[in-house]
Amino acid sequence: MSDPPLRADARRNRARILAAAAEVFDAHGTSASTEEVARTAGVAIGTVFRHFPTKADLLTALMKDLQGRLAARAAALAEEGDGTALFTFFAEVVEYAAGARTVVHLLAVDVGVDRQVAALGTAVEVLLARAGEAGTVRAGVRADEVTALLAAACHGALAAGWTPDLRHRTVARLLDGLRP
Amino acid sequence: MSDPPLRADARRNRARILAAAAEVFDAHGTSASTEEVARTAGVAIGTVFRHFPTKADLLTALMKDLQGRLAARAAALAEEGDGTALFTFFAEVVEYAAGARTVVHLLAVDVGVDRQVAALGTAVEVLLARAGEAGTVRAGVRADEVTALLAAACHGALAAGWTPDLRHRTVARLLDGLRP
DNA sequence: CTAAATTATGAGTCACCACTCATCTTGTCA
DNA sequence: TGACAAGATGAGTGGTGACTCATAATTTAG
Repeated sequence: MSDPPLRADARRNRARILAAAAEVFDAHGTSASTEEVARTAGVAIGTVFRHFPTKADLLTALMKDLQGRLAARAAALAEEGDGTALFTFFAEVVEYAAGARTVVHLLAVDVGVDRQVAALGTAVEVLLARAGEAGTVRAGVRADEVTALLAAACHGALAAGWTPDLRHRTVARLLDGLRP
Repeated sequence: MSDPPLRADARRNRARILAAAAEVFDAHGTSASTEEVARTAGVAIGTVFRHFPTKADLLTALMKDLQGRLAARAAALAEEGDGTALFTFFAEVVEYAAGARTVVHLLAVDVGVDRQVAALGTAVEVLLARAGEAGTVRAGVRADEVTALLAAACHGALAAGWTPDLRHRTVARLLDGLRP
């Protein structure tokens, strides 16, 4: 049930590996090799596989972290919340995704979507409800549509090489479709 | 300058390979192996590489074909053209992309984008101009934004597993952002 | 400080894939 | 039809990447 506590060096290495994985996968995509993660972390390849028996396990750990940060940001925005929080969140995520390829991995099917996108979806639902109360969003817009648009924008911004300018204009157009 | 004409069997095999490649890459993405293409075409692997010295060459041939068909469809729609041709084209491409992974490859950076997306971009420009004349599109919308939205929608529809229903609603929202 | 247990190391294994080439087959043309 | 060139074949090559495991190095408890 409870795991024996990690040795000091093991804790340190685990943290290093996660940081390196975020850096490498953000830069080169999730197809980057595990060996490059190990090299970046300053650790032997075996150590990576001791902590994360599978590359997928490593990815999952990263995704959990990322999804937690996104949900927290959404919650914070909902707190301050005038009706524009949804739009702010949307734009921020796309902006972040433009420089971090892991985000689209979170929004894609391959990862354990069920939980992860569900949780992100909840965040979007809350923001959408706030916007609905404030009347800043068109009637009839559903949360899954917003999440879908968010995923599309992130994928597009990364896969096709949008310039910052094009990215901003495109997101603006996209959000226009949600306004009354 | 001019190539000596192909032998009969060579012509037949070339056609089979292209058809098989379209089928395989549409179904499993461009990362599917060349050997599977050969198997599907009923041809030895060496034959594939005789016709297309590189996997990239095979992809390029497919992309040229696809891009030609899309441009032709856009032209046909512009012909009939009331102001809704742009919207029809947009929806059709996304619908097609939902079942054919090669489309997003065409819209992504990796392929020789410069030419290809440029040609697709031209088609979009024409349709956008028609829509502008008819007043069915919001003022200030630029062609590159429409192309970007199209790419985003195609990527999203494929990468995140949108249901047909969600896909239709999402595209509708997206197009709403373009209307006056 | 020492022993036992945990962790780190990195060369090696296995599978996959793009691509090659010596050899065999088939189409073409006189 | 016969002969030659164009094309087809598929086992083989080289390279990469996920993952393993025997051995070495650290940590920690007593």
